[in-house]
Formats: sequence, structure tokens, C-alpha cells
Amino acid sequence: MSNIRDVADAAGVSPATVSRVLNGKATSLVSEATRERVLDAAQSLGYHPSAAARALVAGRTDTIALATTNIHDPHYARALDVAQAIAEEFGYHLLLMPDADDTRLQSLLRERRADVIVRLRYPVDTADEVAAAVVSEEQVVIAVGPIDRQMPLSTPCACWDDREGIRAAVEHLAGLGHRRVAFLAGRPAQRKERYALEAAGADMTIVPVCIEPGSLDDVGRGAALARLALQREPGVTALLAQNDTFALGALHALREDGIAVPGQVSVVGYNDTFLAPYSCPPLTTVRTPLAECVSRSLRQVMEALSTQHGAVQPQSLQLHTELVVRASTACPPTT
Amino acid sequence: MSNIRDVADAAGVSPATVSRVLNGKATSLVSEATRERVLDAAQSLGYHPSAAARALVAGRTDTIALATTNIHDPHYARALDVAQAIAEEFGYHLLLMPDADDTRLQSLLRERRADVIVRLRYPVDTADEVAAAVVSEEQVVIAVGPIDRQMPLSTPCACWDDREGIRAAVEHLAGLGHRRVAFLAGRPAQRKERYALEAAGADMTIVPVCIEPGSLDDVGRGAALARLALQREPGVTALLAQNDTFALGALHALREDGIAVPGQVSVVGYNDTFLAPYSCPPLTTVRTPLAECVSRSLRQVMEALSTQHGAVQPQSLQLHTELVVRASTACPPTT
DNA sequence: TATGCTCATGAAAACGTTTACCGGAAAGCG
DNA sequence: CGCTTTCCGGTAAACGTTTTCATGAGCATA
Repeated sequence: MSNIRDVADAAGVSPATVSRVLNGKATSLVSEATRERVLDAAQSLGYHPSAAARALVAGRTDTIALATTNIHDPHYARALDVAQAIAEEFGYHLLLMPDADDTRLQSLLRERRADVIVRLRYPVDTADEVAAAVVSEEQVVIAVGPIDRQMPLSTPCACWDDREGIRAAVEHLAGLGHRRVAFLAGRPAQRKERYALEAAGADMTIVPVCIEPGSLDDVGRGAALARLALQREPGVTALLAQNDTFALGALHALREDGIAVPGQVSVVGYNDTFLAPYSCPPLTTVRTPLAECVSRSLRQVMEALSTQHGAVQPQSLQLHTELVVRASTACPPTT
Repeated sequence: MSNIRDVADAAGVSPATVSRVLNGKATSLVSEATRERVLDAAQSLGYHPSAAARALVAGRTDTIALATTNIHDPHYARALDVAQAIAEEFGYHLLLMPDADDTRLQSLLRERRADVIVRLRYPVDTADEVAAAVVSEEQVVIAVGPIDRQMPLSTPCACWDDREGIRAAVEHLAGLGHRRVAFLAGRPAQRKERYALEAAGADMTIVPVCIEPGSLDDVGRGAALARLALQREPGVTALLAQNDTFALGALHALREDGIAVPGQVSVVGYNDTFLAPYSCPPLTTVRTPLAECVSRSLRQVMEALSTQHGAVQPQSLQLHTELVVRASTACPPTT
């Protein structure tokens, strides 16, 4: 394993010069002749600087951490793709940290394992507690997620309002004539469930349905929830799913049970994942701007980090959600 | 930001003692009284040891790197889940390295950014070139992917034989009476395509169909490939897809064009992702043991790394593929 | 009391970089 | 020729750990 010292010896210069050549910010500091000699030596020795040593002295790890639950959900996988692309663009590495509670994120920061943490889909207003662990001016926590109420954050933040999306879905269903709708929730006391209830007008009832976490995968849970809803709540003519994956399961269950979608029951998803247009029938769903949020906020921070020398001032960004109407919703049957 | 020295001062001991307490392998080396004092001091100072400094001196980063293309494919997302779970179990971090060519993997190793690299889905027999960069006895490259021919590797390896799966699919279709089948390939000269051709018996023709990489997502490409196949290759009664995502697109296209599956055309997927049972109709597909391969080989290496002090001897593992028959295949129409 | 052993702890040397500081040579200018 | 300026590159001090070696205390044994 070769050192910077080995390279220096091979090129007949000092380690400092090698470092200067390899980091080469100001090209003027070293002559063209030595630069070439150093590069040759490094090349022929197969030299790569130790990330640890560099991080230790420079205080940067060139690493972005992505903190999220549910990497298996296509919606988050998309965000991961986006983050990866940006990391690559700026020469950073991507560290994955799923199911990360605040304590683990804080130690991640303190151990200096990452310069930037993108915290996905937790309610953004709890991000400040994590950000409190920020150690240097060059460490940032970015909060990306649904927002409850506008409030000033000390960290960069990109968010959207789930109420907006839910309201659009509910109004769409109400406009079609649905009067009784079931909300297929991941677990009890979901925020979205509250939104759905609050969005329901006087002429519409929303009944939440949920199921204890078990051995089922997400699609399976969606199927189970759909069956439960139709069996337990007579008169329900539409299902509003917690996410597209649940909706996919619901579609499958209804198809198996011989219930026509959207003829007898309408189904609305959430997130507009890449599966939604290809389901059977194509899924009406609410597009949430998760990927866009990650993309914009992360890029902004990375740019600030790479040019300006010092702290990143927290910028907030709020994007809109939007209902995408496809073929899984229609008027309720006229009985 | 607090040091190990700060903690030492606060506890009235030397840094060495703090290190001993915090790494605490042999509990007998430090007295109970000082141990508690140190832990208290560390706690109240919010101390976390610097990952960089630790990595520099100890030569380990406690990091597993996952090298793969296509994180957005549900099949790889599953592998990622598995790897993450194991990393967590052993107290390691997970670094993501998509689209990594050999050069980048080698510098990853040389920079010592990871102790273990899991290299997904490249032909396993090219892994040795990457492993050649292995620097210390405690660095490992694990090769996980389809295998062409059995050959001794210098690195741990978990693989399966795509020919096995392809053959099962082809025989299934042949048994149903299909005589002309299209293979929907990702790009020209795919290995699987070769396998498909070689698996076809005398009484069956396989025509490859492919399409230049473009702006389409994978599902969209599957749809386009299906349409292309049926238009360009008359007499085709079954489609064999490169992967489940393509198959999903194919199902969608056929449904849109009013072609009955499996009545008029049969469709076979590949990989058996979580979507396969829920497609419309449920997808007949070949189950490949990617996740299982990752799980087993990675766990074995991690255990070797954590107990035995020294090199990991390369163990090879080959698992079977298996055809999962669902509802997207049937006899060809009798014209 | 001298000897030897165990046990807890401290001192100091790595690990491989980056960077602030300094010195010397070359060059421009009077 | 002497002075200042510029440019190039070397020296050495960090960065925060882990780990080897040494030291000294306590204690048992002879």
C-alpha cells in the first residue's frame, strides 16, 4: 500500500508538493514539470489518498447520508436515485441510513461520517433536534417531508403539504358523487388520516381502516385493508390509500373478488410512483414532490458547500402536490 | 466538539484509558471505578469518537459498500434491504455505489472507504480484477451474480446459473405448445438472450427483440418491446422478458391493445419481484436468488471478519433458480 | 526483605494527510 | 549591483484515535 510519502520519494519532491498537485486548487502554486512528475509517480504506484487521513485533517468526508425508512418503497427508491445522481455530480459518496432515529443521526454527525444528511419523510418540524448536533459550519441537515404548519427552521428544508393533496383527492371523489369513502391507513393515527377526515365536507364521510403491522408486505397489506374496508363498512364506494403500494394491493384484491374498478368501487393512490400508470386499471393518485424536493434542496446545499466557504444558510422550499386522474376513479354505481 | 482528550481530562485519566473503556474488549483491563467515571464524562460531554481518526489508526471503516446498477429496480432494492439489515446487525454502515466500474471500485478499496464490497449482478467471473486491488487482509470483495461457467475465484462468491432459469421458462412454454417466442432484451447481445437461444430446442424458435436505450423508464421499454415484437415477428405467441419490470410493461401494452393474456399471448417475467404476484394477470416468472445470495455470502463474511482475526477465505455458493408459474402463461390460441 | 507476578494506568509513537509558515532562487527595477 | 517582488517548494505542526511499551503499586511467596 503506497503512501503520499512514497509518491513524494518517487517523484523526488516533498509530500506537501504531492498534496498540492493532487488537490490542485490553485494551479499556479506548482510548476508544470514537477506536476507531471508527481502525477506520473502517483499513477505508476497506483496511489489513492486515504479517505480517513484526509477526513481527519480536512474535516470533510465527502459523504452525503440519506436517512429514511422504507427503502423498498418505489417512492423512496426514486428519491435515492436522485440523491445518488447529485452525489455523483459533486464527487460525493452516498451513505444509507434507514430507520434512523434521532440518536443515531446525531452520532452520525458527531462521528463525522457525513457532511450532509438528507432526512426523508419525517415530519419536517422535528428536524431541529437532529440539527442541534451539527458540529461544524460545514455540516448540514436537510429536512424533506410533509409539513404540518409553517414554522421557521434552522436547517434547509424542502416540503409539501399533505392536506393539499388529500383535499384534492377528496374533492375529486366528492365531485364524482361518492358519499362514503374508506381511508386505508398504514397504522392508527396516521397524519394523512387526520387530513382526510378534516378535508371531508359535510356531504361526505371518511372512515379510517387500519391493520396491525404483521408479516404481510406492503402490497399484501393494501389487499387486506381493501377487503376489510368493504366488509366492515357497507356503503363505501371508494378507497383512498395511504400510498400507491397499498393501492396496488387494493386493486388486486378487488379484481380477485370480482369487484369492478372503477365501476363499483373507485381507488385513489398516493405518491404517483412509476407503477401508477401501469396498474390495472391505471391509478388515479396524488403526486407528491419528494424526488423534486430532494433534488432541489440537496443541489442547493451542495452548491453552497462547494463555492462559498462557510456556513450554509437555511433556505426553505415548499412545493405543490397535484392530483393525477387516471382510470381507477369514476362515479359510484347508481343503486 | 469534544475530544478524547477532553473526556480524559474530565474523568481525570489519560486518553488511553478512555479508549480502553470505550472499545472495552477485555473488561478486565480497567477498574470498575474509572470505567464509570469515564462513561459519565463521555456521556455528559456528548462525546462520539471521530470515525476518521479511528479508521486511520485501526485500518477499518466499519462500512460495507454495495456496488450495483439499477437501484430503482425492485429486484435490487430488495438486495439493498437485505444488505442493510446485515450491516445493521453487525454495527456497520452501508455505502451505496451505483454504476460502479472497476476503476471506481478499486479506488474505493484503496481509499479504504469500505471494508467489504458487495458487487452485484456483474458476471461474477470478472470480480477478480477488482479484488486485485484488495489492500489488507481485512478487505473483501464479494461477487454476487449470474455465472457462466464454474471457475475458481480468489474472492467469496454467491451465484446462480441463468441458463437454468431460462431453460425452465423455455421448457414451460414449449410444453404448453408455443413454437415461436420473442425475447424482450434490455440491449443487444444480452447474456440471457444467448441462453434463451441455446435453450430453445429443435421445435421452438426464439427471436430476440431489443431497443436502443432512450428516455423511457423500464416499464415503458417493456411496453415498447412487446409492441415491437408482435408487430415485427408475426406468429409469436409468447414473450419472455429480460426482467419483471419489462414484463409489467408488456402486460400493460397488451392490455391496452386488446390482446388477451394469456389467451392470445403468454408472458414470462424474470426475477420474481414483489410485483409479480400482483400484476394483472399474475406473472409467471423465474425466481432468481439474488437476495438470498447477498444475505448468505455477506453474513458469512461478516462473521468471519468479526470472530477470526485475519483473512477471509473465499467460499463459493451456488443456488438454484426456479420457475414460478402463475396466470400469465397458457396454451397458445388454436388457429 | 528481596523477588516475582498481576493489574491498572500513563507516555508516546504511530496512522496519512493538509496547510501555515518560511526560505531560497529567479526576476524586475532603480 | 542592491533591493523588492514573485514564484516554487520544503519543514513541521496539526487532526483524534489506537496500541505498544513502560512504570509503579499491591501482593503473595520464599
